Amino acid sequence: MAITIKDIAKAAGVSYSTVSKALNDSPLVQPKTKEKIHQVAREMGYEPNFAAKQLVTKQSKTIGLIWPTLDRATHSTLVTELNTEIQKREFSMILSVNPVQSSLDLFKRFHVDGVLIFDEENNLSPAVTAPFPVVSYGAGPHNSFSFVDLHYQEAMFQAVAYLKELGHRDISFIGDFSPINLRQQEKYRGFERAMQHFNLPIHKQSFINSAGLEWYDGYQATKRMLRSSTLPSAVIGASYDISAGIVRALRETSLVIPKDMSIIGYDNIPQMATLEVPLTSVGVPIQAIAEQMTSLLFDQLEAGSTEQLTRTMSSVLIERHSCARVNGR
Amino acid sequence: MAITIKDIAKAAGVSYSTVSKALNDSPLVQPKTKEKIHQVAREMGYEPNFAAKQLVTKQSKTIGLIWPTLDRATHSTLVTELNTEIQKREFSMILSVNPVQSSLDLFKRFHVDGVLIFDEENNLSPAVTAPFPVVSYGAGPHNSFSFVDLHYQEAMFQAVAYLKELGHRDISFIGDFSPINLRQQEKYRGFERAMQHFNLPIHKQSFINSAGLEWYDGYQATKRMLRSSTLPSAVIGASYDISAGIVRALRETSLVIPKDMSIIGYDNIPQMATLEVPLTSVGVPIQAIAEQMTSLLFDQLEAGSTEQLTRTMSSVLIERHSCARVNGR
DNA sequence: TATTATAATAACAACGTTGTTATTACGAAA
DNA sequence: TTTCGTAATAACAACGTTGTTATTATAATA
Repeated sequence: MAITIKDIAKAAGVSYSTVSKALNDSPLVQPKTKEKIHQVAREMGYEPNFAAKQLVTKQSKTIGLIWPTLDRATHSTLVTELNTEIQKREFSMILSVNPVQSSLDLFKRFHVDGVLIFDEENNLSPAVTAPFPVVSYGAGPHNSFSFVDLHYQEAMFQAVAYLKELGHRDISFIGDFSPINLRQQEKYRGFERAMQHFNLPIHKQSFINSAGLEWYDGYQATKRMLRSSTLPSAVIGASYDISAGIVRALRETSLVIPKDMSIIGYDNIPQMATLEVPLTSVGVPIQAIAEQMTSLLFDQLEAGSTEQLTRTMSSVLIERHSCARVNGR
Repeated sequence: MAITIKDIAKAAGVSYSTVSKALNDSPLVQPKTKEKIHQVAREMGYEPNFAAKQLVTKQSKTIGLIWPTLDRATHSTLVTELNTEIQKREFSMILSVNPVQSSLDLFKRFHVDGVLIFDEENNLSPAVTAPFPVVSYGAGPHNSFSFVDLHYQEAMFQAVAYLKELGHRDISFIGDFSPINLRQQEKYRGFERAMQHFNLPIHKQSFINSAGLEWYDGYQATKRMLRSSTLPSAVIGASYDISAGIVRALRETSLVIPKDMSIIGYDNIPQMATLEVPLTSVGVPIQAIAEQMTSLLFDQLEAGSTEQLTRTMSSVLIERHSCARVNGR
């Protein structure tokens, strides 16, 4: 049987309510007594009973994470980061890999304090509600939950501006044009608008549909592009995985990055630096996203509010070694 | 405020202890009353309070999963499968991506009922113990926990036997020879022994060290192999990711699989079928591993035992389209 | 010195369950 | 008709906390 506050009370010669207060660092108990109780608790190896605590405080100290698709590299990193953030706050994380709606039901049963969603498709009905704050991230207010706005368009502006600065005019965007994925659409539109804004030429070759988010999709799209007669001097990959595929395809055709072609990838995750060619990238750093999502959620928890909030995050451009001035360095 | 059994009791005109018994399907309450109580509970949208239940039963209905490395494809699949198994049993899963020891400490605080580990490195001190059953999987009894023995050697026997049957004699094994990874070592030894057993030639080219488990490691190892003058007629990839790299490297050199070279991959996960070439594979199917791990854990839970148990699982060979009879179609 | 304010601690109810014990009602046996 | 056994239900303690209220000891005030 585990040690309880009553055992500590007996050992320390005080009442158990005093122990409770002492361990919660209440000002209602004398510093001396407090210290002694802490001492005894430590010696006895006391571990608080979460169930009891939860029963009376109605806080489960648990955050649910909904993660319907397990396979994107960005996501693995984000999960790890979120887990770190959550543990920093002495909460724990419970994971569901089921569809959003059923995950929400599950989490309701578990009385989680809050929920983090990342759902690539964002195909939630706006009617979905939950008895706890929910934070997601991505492209826009697609539902009633709070979210961290990643401002994909801004990232694309950054990328295009940077490439133009280096003298590039013919730039292609390689990404997934799926109509159900809002995030990908935003990247597309951001690229399109940036090209217009900077007065750069747009033609069919400017947009290359990978029709998927796996590295192989990017690989094949690039291969297809390379078969055409006129080639851009730079490409933008819409995600880490797609960019990995682009790099692969380029190298196979013995095009040297960045001499023969520059490339910028979306997604600021550490893995960008460990690709075959360290990739210059744009996007909100994944760790910052994790921090922002978590702090938004905990702010709502503290405020006891379920209203929808938005926090916008700025994209950053990190220079590595995949871009060069046009016509030789 | 949520509905409790007391609310139901009032509404149904019985005592709350009767409600508790009725909802737990106790034989101590009349079928008629039982039915009425269930009815009322349903109407009122009753959700049991886990904290209260846990407080009295000392069961958290939660399984901890330790998953220190988030990036291997096999692992993502296994997590999903395990999650499914656990939910089938009305338990929930809590995830830790921290090192084993600190995860165990975390789970102790949370009073989980049991723990599932998958730790590629298996570098646990044998002294590590836990107050709940722990199940891991892999190569052997490297610590005091129960585990599901995957019999890697048998899988390699299967692969070699199958290739020999097809007329192959020169077979290479491409895998990670890291001395700290027991599983990889078992695959290596299994291959070596199988080759000896079937009287097939062994030379330096038979063992190719990918020095890593990423697809790119397999890719580079294969490239290296392809530079040598004599080539095997078949290769065995030690994991899904490595095999993906092998396929990639082979295709780049315009070697046709399986006409020019046969390949068998270890790991029986669905993704094997969706590689560029659907791969014939050996290994215990991932879903079976998940089932076995879960059922072993729950058996121990029910028996209330923490003693170390082992369950051995047999590898299966799944034919797809990456192997051909030697010399010809 | 007697009274009052205050600081420290103790006592206890409450949270929502489960499981054990007590009470009731009713039919069977004396 | 009275007593007994039994089936059904009610009552209640317990789980380990927190937070509110009650009690004590001590110091400050009249």
